[in-house]
Amino acid sequence: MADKKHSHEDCKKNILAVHDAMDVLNGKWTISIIAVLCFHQQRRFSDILADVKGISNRMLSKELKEMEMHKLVKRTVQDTQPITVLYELTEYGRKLQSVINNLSDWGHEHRKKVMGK
Amino acid sequence: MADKKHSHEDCKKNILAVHDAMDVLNGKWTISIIAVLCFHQQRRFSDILADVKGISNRMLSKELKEMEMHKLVKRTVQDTQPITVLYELTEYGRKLQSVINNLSDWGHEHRKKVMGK
DNA sequence: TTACCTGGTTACCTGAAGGTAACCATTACT
DNA sequence: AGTAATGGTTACCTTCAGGTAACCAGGTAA
Repeated sequence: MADKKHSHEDCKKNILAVHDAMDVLNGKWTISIIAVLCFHQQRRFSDILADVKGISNRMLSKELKEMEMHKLVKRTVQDTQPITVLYELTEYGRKLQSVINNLSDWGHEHRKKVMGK
Repeated sequence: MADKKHSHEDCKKNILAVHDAMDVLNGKWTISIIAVLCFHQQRRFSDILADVKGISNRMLSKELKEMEMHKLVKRTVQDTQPITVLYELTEYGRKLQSVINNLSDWGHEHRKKVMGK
């Protein structure tokens, strides 16, 4: 990785790869949820519900299930008084770390540009 | 940028930043179009139409307009025989380069994992 | 004058993504 | 018996993003 070549074939492959990535990362909330799990390594259902502004428990449940299917997150049930469920990124999901960091940096700049100025 | 701090406040800010970024980058085709413009610096309308598999001219037109409004892309009309229109990323849009590269890398891995194995 | 190329626009319609809100199972406290 | 907290599920409904397909306008050229 790192160095991008510039043959026509490589362009196509890269464009396709981005498309493939977005197939998994679509959905209104997916990226935001991954971001939450990037910045807090472990997080409970109700925590994520609070972190991601505007999401409903229904949608959070749905998205987490789908992300679990895609092997992006791991679900762990803890046998506490009222049951608690921990979500965390899998090793695979953690590879999106740099995507999220870059998005975060860009988002900060974007916010400055839109709000400030 | 680069080093992420870990106070509660910073988490919130980062999560918010990612959310802000996604506000602009939502839409089924946005990221794919940006990818095309990352990998070919300049591209005509009909080229992008061919590069992004499945998109219709209507949607491409809409998305490009929106991206222009958001100052992500620049539109240049060339006074050729049948008119040609060039699209390219603005300096601002080019800052998404690393996001796209990371997504491309991840997409390649993802494809291997899903297809291969 | 018919047809083709460009880069779109317009009207119309549909499906699925997502919202709302009520409900559920378990345990525990009072 | 009632209530609270956990982490969901279910049913129902609505919106709008996006698809399809036809059309447009300027220029070319046979």
